[in-house]
Amino acid sequence: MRQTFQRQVILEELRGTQNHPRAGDLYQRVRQRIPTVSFGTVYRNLRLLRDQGAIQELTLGDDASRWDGNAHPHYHFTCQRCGRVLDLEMEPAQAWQEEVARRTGLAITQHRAEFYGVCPQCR
Amino acid sequence: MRQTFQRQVILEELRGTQNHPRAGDLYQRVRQRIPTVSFGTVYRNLRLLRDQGAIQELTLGDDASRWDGNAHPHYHFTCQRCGRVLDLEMEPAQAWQEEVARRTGLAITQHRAEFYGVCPQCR
DNA sequence: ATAGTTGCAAAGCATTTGCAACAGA
DNA sequence: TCTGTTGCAAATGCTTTGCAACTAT
Repeated sequence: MRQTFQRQVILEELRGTQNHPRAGDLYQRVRQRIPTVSFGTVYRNLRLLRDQGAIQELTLGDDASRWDGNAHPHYHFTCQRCGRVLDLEMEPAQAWQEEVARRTGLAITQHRAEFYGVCPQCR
Repeated sequence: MRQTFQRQVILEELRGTQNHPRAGDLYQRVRQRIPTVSFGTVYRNLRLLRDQGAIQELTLGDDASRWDGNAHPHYHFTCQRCGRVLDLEMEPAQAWQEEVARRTGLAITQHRAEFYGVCPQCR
């Protein structure tokens, strides 16, 4: 994967926010630094970086995907009031996954969990 | 909510399959019984039934949403080989949710979990 | 030099919507 | 009757893609 200025800026902007932005949000941010950047470039690079395992894509049932600069597996919390998405500071429950595998008899290699409620700012 | 033939057939077809179909799949099925049914009607009814709590929508990161005629909260398993989605026969881990809430300090009211691996048919 | 990347615009797709005709209650 | 619903087609909105001009290596 060639190192381009656009790619570098996209990754920096994604890593520099906690907001789990959508591709469109990120496009706006990147455009402040590279006014001629295109949607295509943003989308292509997000997909590439995701496929490389450098970032992760969140599909939370909204319209559009959200993106997370932290590739380390972790859970998320979505505020049902403001829509904010927070990272949970805890390791994924590996033991629980194994228990579920045992109880269902399925060959489970990974899992995802999302939590919902009202965030501290909205309470 | 008025009871219409279209609505009834859509619900029956969804409840009559274990395949967690996409809206388009369901449209095809319904069309075999009501040849003049439209996409709009299928989409509108799926949304309505979901909002009423009669069915649930699954957003598993694919392109399109999948639909589940079983509104009772339950986990899902996605086969990474064939894409099949299976219902897990176990109650959601309420105790675990409470533990996560305690550990993160967040007001969590519900959670979702999805498991991934290779299904029995593909192994 | 040359294969990967960009910007642009057009295309793709799933989903939504405006509207007039229709049909449950 | 009268408001909710349908079929149709057009419109949305996010995401992808073809292509010629670049550019990192």
